[in-house]
Amino acid sequence: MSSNAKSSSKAAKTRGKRSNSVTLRTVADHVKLSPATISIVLNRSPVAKSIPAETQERIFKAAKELNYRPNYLARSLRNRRSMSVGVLVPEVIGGYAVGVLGGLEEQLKENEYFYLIAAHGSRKELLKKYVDLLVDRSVEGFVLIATPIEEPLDLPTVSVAGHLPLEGMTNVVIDHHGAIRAAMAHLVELGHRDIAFFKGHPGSADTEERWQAVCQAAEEFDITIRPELSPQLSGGGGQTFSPQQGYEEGYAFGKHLLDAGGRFTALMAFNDVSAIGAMRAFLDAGHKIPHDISVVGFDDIESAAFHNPGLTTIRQPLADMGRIAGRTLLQHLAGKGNLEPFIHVDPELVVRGTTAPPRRS
Amino acid sequence: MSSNAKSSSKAAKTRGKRSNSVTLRTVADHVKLSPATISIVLNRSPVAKSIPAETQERIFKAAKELNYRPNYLARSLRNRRSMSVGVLVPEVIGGYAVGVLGGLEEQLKENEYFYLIAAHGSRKELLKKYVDLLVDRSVEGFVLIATPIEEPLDLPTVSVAGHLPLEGMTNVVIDHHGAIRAAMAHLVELGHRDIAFFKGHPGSADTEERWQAVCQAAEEFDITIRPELSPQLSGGGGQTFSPQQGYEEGYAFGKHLLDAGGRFTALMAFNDVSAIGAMRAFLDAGHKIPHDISVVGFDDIESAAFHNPGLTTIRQPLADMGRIAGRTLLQHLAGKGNLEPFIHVDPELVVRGTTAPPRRS
DNA sequence: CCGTCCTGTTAAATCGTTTTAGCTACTCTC
DNA sequence: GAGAGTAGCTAAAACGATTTAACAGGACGG
Repeated sequence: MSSNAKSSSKAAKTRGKRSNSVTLRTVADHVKLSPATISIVLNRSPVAKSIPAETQERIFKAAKELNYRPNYLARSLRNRRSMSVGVLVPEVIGGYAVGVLGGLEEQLKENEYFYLIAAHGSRKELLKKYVDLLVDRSVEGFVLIATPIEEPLDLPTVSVAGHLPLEGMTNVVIDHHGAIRAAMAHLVELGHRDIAFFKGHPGSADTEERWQAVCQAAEEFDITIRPELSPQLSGGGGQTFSPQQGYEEGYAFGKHLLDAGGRFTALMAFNDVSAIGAMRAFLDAGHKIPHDISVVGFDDIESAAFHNPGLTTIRQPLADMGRIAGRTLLQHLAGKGNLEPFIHVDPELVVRGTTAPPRRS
Repeated sequence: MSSNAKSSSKAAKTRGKRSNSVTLRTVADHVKLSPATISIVLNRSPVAKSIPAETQERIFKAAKELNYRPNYLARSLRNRRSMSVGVLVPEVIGGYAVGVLGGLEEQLKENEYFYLIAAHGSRKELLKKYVDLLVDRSVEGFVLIATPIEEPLDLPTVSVAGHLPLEGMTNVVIDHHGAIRAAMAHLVELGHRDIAFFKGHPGSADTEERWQAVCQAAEEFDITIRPELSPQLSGGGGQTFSPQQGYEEGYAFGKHLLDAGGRFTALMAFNDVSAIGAMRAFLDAGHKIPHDISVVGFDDIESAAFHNPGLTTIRQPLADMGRIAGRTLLQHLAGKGNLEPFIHVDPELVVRGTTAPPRRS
């Protein structure tokens, strides 16, 4: 153990020149065969079947002894496979993208793929530029996270959340209808009839679909949607929009709801961040949550469970969505699997402390 | 506009074969010169000075017209520069790493570098494996985020936060002493004398240094540190430790402080997550924050400002730290700048709603 | 004994760049 | 008019892998 550590630390010191420089040639010379043979054997190419097992053994052993590691660049150049995909996100920070990245990374890693990530800050010209940069880097495909584009890219693409479906790419989407239905059922079951809503910001495709889901569920449960209790978030109007601003907008709109004077016993927010902002407004105005007003969020961000009280919300399985995006893209790349335009994942209602029966009036 | 869109959408359909396949050769043939000349001119190599301006013009124009884009793999193979660095993080999720990534990305992008990221889940054998994998990918250097390693890697390395300094690499660290001093000065100024502390989990190097800072500041301000009011977080004991568990541990220790019965009017937590957990415990027990107990966190995570009340905390400039890490690593790679073992960044006390003068008893 | 078919292996082309050494055709210089 | 110098360009060798066509040598059938 200690001798091991020593030797490897010595190796580290020896590094002087950067290159390990054990090439295919090195191995070939070592076993007195040609690089071609080595390559064939090491890659288990079908041609290798005519090479006697004993020789193959020798080759594998030599490769291991010399610690041969194929040069990624050379191999990719020749094979025209970079084993990498590009990921486009609005911002690296912000919870949503990161949740997806976790799952994506896991999935890609299993298949020896890596990803290159570029944050475009929702600016069109940057987005275009980064697409080109990534294509130049020979990525084999793209994963878009909450990134709307206008026309298909020239490479296989899987899009996760937040933009209009486009032909030629797979879209991973959640079942907004099911989610909203479950949340509304929960509220109705508790006895709520007067519900306020935050509608999402324009530009995100989730907004439209989720709002339709709200309308449909409302009809189903015979709930009246009152416009004065259903403001639409602005989301910064396409500009870079930090989570902080999201909280603040929720706060402002929460206040607004109270001031409007309409009677409501529950709020279904577009997302957790606006829900949390609104909660602050309600609390500041002296209302008790959940007894005076129940609140339901959407997303289940990390801190959702630890606000006071814990936020009842609809969990988006972000990591799963990332995993699915990864898997699907890899399938495209492998030529397997026909490109479905949509893949649905199931959200889940997580009931915590912000929902309760309304106070009898 | 519309014709533009049309033509490019046509291009997308034409893609049949993956390759754009405008190579150096293509350009060379087009202007009836050799690839060598094109390369020299396009790269503004010093040798190009003997090539007449008029010819150079022709070449540049042809390259633009044909939309020539150099093949990254071929170029990197030849130049032995991959223009990428490896990033090692415990988990992609969790706020801390992501904050740093944002700044890092920005800095690298400016220099046409990308990064490959690998999450090792704090498992040693995985860490080792991913280092190898990234080296195989020809990364030119490493950025470690909150990732302790035992001996220097064979490539230039910059480490951000959370591990023991190691010779041969640059460590980006915050000034714990200044930060803690400022926070404690704030509390003392408000009138607090009885302060509880959460000590960080063992294993993180931040723990030791921050604790020393606490001791030193306490001495300076003549504050007594009472062991029964200074529990040490466990942090999952080196296992994967989700933020959720962090909150819960804070909650448990908050309760514990109350039960212990020692008198204290303020808590300085090791980080925001544990602070928020403790706040919940205090609130649940009927205490008012900040009037009964003041709370100071550390980190300034995204949601810190929007808890109720907003958390007073010490902001780590994570994005800056990422930027610095990126810049420093690139300097190493360019051979400029001598490798300093430490770079200090300044944390900043952010006063919000969880600190106030103690209630007169 | 000749053609055919294996078996085991390799030379050489290829991927698309960059770089070095050198070539041609001038112009100067003495 | 020979030698030197320059301007303008290119051939060819890298970089390190993969793959295809082919070759040597033996077996075997007719």
